[in-house]
Amino acid sequence: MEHNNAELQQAVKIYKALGEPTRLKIALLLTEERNLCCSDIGSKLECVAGSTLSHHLKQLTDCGLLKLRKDGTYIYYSVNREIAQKYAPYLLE
Amino acid sequence: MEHNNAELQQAVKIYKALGEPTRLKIALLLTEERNLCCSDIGSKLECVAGSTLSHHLKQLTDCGLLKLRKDGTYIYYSVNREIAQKYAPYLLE
DNA sequence: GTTTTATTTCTATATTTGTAGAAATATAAA
DNA sequence: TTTATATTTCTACAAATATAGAAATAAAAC
Repeated sequence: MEHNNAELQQAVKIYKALGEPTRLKIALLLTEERNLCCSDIGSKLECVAGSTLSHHLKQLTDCGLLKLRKDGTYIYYSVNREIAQKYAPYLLE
Repeated sequence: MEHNNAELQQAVKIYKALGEPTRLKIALLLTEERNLCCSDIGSKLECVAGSTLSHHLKQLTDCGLLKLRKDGTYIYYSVNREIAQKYAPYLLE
């Protein structure tokens, strides 16, 4: 148990982010396919408003699970595989 | 992506269970030390009512993350290490 | 410059959730 | 049988959260 408080808080954030069906699907989608932008994801997961998607992506990014790359108006998301490996290798299966 | 719907639902349950500070602490505690009962856990994590603890333990058990063994009035909990390994090896670090 | 496209922020709302006290259940001890 | 201990269920409530529409921001295309 070398789990200090900061690490523990990050772990909570990560698991909270993954503990919601839409966000878990987003994470799985981005594990299979890198560099999808918000609207790409929106068209793959039907019935999710853009504002909702933005909210979810923020949460997944803030906890460190997703990396992003900006290109003009677009923001391309990918899974941070090191983080996924450590906290949720299930994503990578 | 061989993640069928049932497995995905279990994953959501597991991550939801771990995405809360008290429950994550319980899970970490039970990874270090096996066979603790509800009241043992209660005395290690101060300021948690028995009813609250029961609620958390149910959630951690229902998703498959904890195993239990009944002995009289006591119920001893341990982490299911296979499940932890697959979904959240961070617990085992 | 105007329009289109991509994303975020604001606002509001319905639902879920963490919490604990009280009562209930169950087993053990006296 | 009475008493004590361990845990759960019931009930209630405040706080957190998922959701989406509307407005705002930003960059690209025309």
